[in-house]
Amino acid sequence: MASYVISVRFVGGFVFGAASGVAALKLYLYEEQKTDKGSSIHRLIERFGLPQTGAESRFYMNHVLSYDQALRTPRWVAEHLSAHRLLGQAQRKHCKFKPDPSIPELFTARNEDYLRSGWSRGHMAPAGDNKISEQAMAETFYLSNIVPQNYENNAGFWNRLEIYCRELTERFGDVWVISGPLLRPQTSDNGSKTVCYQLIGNDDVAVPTHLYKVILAQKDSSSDSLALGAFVVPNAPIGFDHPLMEFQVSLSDLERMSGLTFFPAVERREELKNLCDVDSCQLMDFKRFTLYISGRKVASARTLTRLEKIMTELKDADITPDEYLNNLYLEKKRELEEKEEREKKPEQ
DNA sequence: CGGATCCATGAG
DNA sequence: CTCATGGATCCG
Repeated sequence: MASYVISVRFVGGFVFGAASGVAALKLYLYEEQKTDKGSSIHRLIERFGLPQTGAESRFYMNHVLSYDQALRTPRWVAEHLSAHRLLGQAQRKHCKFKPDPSIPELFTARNEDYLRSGWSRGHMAPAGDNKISEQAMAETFYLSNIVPQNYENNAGFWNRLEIYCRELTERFGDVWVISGPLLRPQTSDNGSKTVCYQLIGNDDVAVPTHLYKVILAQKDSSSDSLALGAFVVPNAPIGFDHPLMEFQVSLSDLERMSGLTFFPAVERREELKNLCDVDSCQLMDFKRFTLYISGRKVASARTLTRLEKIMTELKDADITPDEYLNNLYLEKKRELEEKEEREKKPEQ
């Protein structure tokens, strides 16, 4: 039922995009056309239409994206974060990766392209930003929102960057994030540059060399002061010894790399503050991150043996649980003891 | 029997 | 949180 609403909205956007493209060309040709209404180029447009890129903006419940039909990945994915939007009970275990039904069959990526490819399916708009709605979260699992991502990067550095974006909502009323893939060139000894990237699966999904993220943050709606940070991260494992700021680039550098103009409605860009001047730009360190991950594992444990194993591994890593994790653990332990006791006596 | 799907397990 | 994988299960 909800997907019906979405598809109608999408079709509306598509029609609008195509119509505005034709309008722009007509405008461009206008001076010449004034004297020649029936010119051959005009007749060509009318009769056969112009090539379409499929790059128009696609709107989903909690994110917007532009798709690259040649690479089978998004070009950019935009989302809005705020504290209350991050609350909710939506669970990713109810979600499945699947082709985006709004992408033409010829240009879509499929799960088989990724499976056993050596690359993981990395969200651009993260599932964890959509706990407010099952439907919104489910839509982030469309492969239009996914790029082939190095596994360690996805679960590690990129994950921590996404968590940092969520933490920003504790200090900023509104946070806008745009994420996407990049195909960056390598420079050889003689100075020539070459772009090289892998294609995976029968659908030739392009594996990006890098991922970018642009973060725009506003303290509150009464102030017009904006802070922006742009980051370019290699699609490879990145350890805890690399701080986020190592990957910061200027907005114009990222725009030159990506061919995109971000936040075009923001005038007076020179007045944008550097996010890393007004905020820490510090990702979780190893200890805090491990505690956080353990908390998530404890919460999802299904058996007592699994639960104990999580805590043992934490001790073996020489990390002492904090109060939050201990309470989480004790609560889960009681829950599982009760559950396993119940299952022991199914006859009664 | 092949294929789709669900579920439990495990790793960073 | 971020994921993958293998086995059980179900179905045409």
